[in-house]
Parts: sequence; C-alpha cells; structure tokens
Amino acid sequence: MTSESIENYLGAMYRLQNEAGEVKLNQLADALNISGPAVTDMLKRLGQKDLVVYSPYKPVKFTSLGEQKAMQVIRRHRIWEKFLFEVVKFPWEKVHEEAERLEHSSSDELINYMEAMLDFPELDPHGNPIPSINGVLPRQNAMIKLADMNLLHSGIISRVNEHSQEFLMYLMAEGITLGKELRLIERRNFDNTLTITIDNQEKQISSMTAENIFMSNISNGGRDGKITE
Amino acid sequence: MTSESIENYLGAMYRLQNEAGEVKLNQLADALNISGPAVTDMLKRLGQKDLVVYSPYKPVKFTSLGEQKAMQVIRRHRIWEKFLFEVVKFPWEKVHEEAERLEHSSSDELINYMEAMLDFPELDPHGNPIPSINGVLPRQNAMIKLADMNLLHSGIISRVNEHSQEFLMYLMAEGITLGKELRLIERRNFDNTLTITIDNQEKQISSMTAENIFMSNISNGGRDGKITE
DNA sequence: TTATAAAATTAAGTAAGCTTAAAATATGAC
DNA sequence: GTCATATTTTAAGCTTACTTAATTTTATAA
Repeated sequence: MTSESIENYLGAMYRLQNEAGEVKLNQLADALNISGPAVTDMLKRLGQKDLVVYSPYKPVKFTSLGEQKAMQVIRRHRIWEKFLFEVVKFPWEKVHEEAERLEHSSSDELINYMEAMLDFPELDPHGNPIPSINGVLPRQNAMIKLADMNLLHSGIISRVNEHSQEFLMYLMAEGITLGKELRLIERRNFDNTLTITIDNQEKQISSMTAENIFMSNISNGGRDGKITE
Repeated sequence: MTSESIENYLGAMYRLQNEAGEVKLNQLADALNISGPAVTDMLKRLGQKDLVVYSPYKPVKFTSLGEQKAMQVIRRHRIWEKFLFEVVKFPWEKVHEEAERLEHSSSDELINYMEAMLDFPELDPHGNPIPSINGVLPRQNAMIKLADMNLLHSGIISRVNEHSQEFLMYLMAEGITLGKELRLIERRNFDNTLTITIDNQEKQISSMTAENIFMSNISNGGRDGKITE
C-alpha cells in the first residue's frame, strides 16, 4: 500500500510542515535528495491515493489520511531511535540514520512491543515527541530556537534538530546536551554568533548551530544573572 | 549494490542449497513466491554481477563472492532473530518473519553491536548456526531428520526448519521444543506417522512434521529403552 | 509593469523487478 | 529411443521511481 519511498515522502513532508509551516516541492526534493520532476511525479500519485492535496504550482498539503500515515512513519522512526539508544546503547549520533531505514521494515506489532518495553516514552533521544499509537502527540513545553532567545535569558536545552552525525558529535563534544541549562550572554551583530554559558563555561555558538537547538523553561533570571527588562 | 530483492534471492538460494544440495529455478520461484521468468531474469543479472554462475537450463550456483554475500544475509537474519527473541522477548514463532524484513535495512555496525550484546551466539532461536563476521559457521553436532531416525532411538531436538507461524505454534503447543529429549517408538508403515515419547508422554507426529525437525546426540539406549541392534 | 530569476511542470527516457503467454529444452517412463 | 510431462526460457508488456533537458508558471524587484 505505502512503499518505502512513499513513507519517505510522508516523513519528509511532515518535518517540513513542522519547520516551515508549508511544503514546497523544491524543499522536498532537497530533503529527499532527488530531482524536482521526481517529486512532482510522486505527489501526483500520492494525490490519487488521497494522501495529499496536490494542485500544480502550489505548496502541497496532507489529507487527513496522509497526515495519519505520516504520523505513523514518524512514530516508527522515533520509537526505533529511542530503542536503539536506550536498549542497544547505539551511539546517539547514529540512531537517526539507522532508524531511517528500520522504520520501513518493522511490523506494527514489533513497534508496539518496543514501545511497551521502553515504558511508552514521550520523547526520542533528540527531544522530538513520539506520537502514540493513535497518532496523538504528547503535550510539550513551549520551545524557542536558541537563535531567537533574548540576551541574558537562560533555559533548558530540550530539542535538537535531526541532523548530520557531524553536527551531533560536535554538540556532544562541546557538552551541549539535552537537559542542561544554558544562558545567552552576547549576540554578535554582524554574523549572529552567540556567546553562551553552559556548565559555567563560556562558549561561542555559530548562528547555524543556534538555529537547530531548541530551548524550554526560558527565564530572564539565571543563577548569576541580572534582570534586564 | 545489492538490493533488498537480490538479498532475498541470495538468502533463498543459500537455504535451498543447504536443503537440496542444488538450486533449481523452480524451487527458487516457489520459495520467493514469484514467477519463473522473473527468476531467470534476475539470475542473469546476478550472473553479470558475478554473484552466481548462470547457464541456461542448469541449476544455478554461487560464485565465491555470491556465497559470501549470502552468508552475510543469513548472518543478519539470524542475529536479528536471536536479538528479537532474547532481548525484545518477541514471540518465538514470529521472529523469523520480522527478521526477514529487518535483515535488509540494518547497518553492519548495528548487526555487530547486537551480536556483541548477545555475547556472540552460535545459534538462532530455531537452532540454525549464525555465521561469524568473517562468514564462518560454528562447528555443529551431527544431525539427522526426525523422519530418518531409527526406531527406539532417542536424541535431542536441536533444530527446526524455519516455517510458518502455524507450524511453530503447533510445536510449542505440543511441547516439542529445542533441547528436549525425544524417543522414537513406532513408525506407521503406510503414511510414516511416528509415535514418539517426550516428557514421558506419547505423541503422534505426522511425517511432514518429522521432516522438519532435526535431532542430535542420537543413541539407541534411552532411559527406559531396550537395545535393538 | 515588465524583465528576470526561481520554482514547478512536461517530455522523453532508463533500470529494476515483476507479470502472462508461448516456445524451447530436459527428464523420465515405457 | 521416443513421447509425455516438467522445467526453463523468450517475448512482450507493466509499474514504480527515478533521471536530464526544455518549457511554463509564478514571484520579485527595478
């Protein structure tokens, strides 16, 4: 019914929808690493299967059936990630790529088994919420990009965008890991490089990096902070 | 390089080779549930990739490269089976089908991780040997089919052919499980139905069933047996 | 508002992996 | 050795999912 390829389209669409609010074909092509015409082609087919609403030259949207299916793909992906990380002890930076393949070839029964074994986790190892078997996302704390945080505010690192192994390894090496507190000290104007403190250390963070880190529990008073507004 | 479909051909070829000593195209078609011409087609392509030696109207053979690749497929399959059974506690009769899919979509690194986690097992949950990372099979006890066992001999149930869930569930329900001792009492002549004792109980076993159960440690003296030759 | 750039589509073609129907080759019983 | 049957191959055709090149549509900015 839904091939591996279709599942990849649905998953990528879901992520783009969440990040950008809409899904342009070009972005899909980029995300999936295929040509534009291939995307047009497939979206027409997905339209016929009632998974998306496709009209030429417009951003594409899920039907409710499509969104449901996408949720299941995301669910399988994130449960695999969590399982690989917690049970297999597979390296944090590698679970995403591995799950990318496994998500297509496991039965629902296995997914549900692993979910139960993990005691119905709400978050994957990157801080992404795991949809329930009914496609419902757990309630989440409000989050903002580190890039958008106000000066001298602090918060808890709560999610990082799924990304290259290089990026994730860099974060680990710098001690920028989920659950830690981080305070924004300074923002350089010309290139948006940030100065932060984490573990009582000052660090420089590129704007690209800051675009992919998400913070919750923001406050303007830190342990050693002063109120600024 | 080797698609999921190719891996399925290699895996099926390996199993047939082991059971029948040679691989006829028809049997392959049956095992893979596809048409004859599709098999001819694929085997020609596998020939071009130097994975098999194909000549028209003859049984097909592995090249050494092909056998190597087949071993890796079998290895991945059996490590997944063992992992699902031991770690996930997935039902015994279901691990084969699940592994059938997962074997195609896991990295070597993950397979090796799981293997280490399982402490380098030699056998999968059905008693099949697991090839090492170098493609070497562990040394095994000599085995014969239950169907071929001599009257009044007994032995240890050591392997069952991978088969339908129905078959495996039947075995479990009857208490015919790996590691148990079993003694052959009687063989009905006209249909080869066997009478056996297991756990001190007498049971009737169809010849088809007996063809798919393998025994080791055969002896002609049982706990309550009398010598017959 | 019009030129230009960006985004999307159409057109033509490819490879993998299937199918069924018909033809060719092997096998095995007599 | 020959004939019937089983096995395998050829032939023709299909679907999925991609490609590049050329064209069309939409968006942007002077």
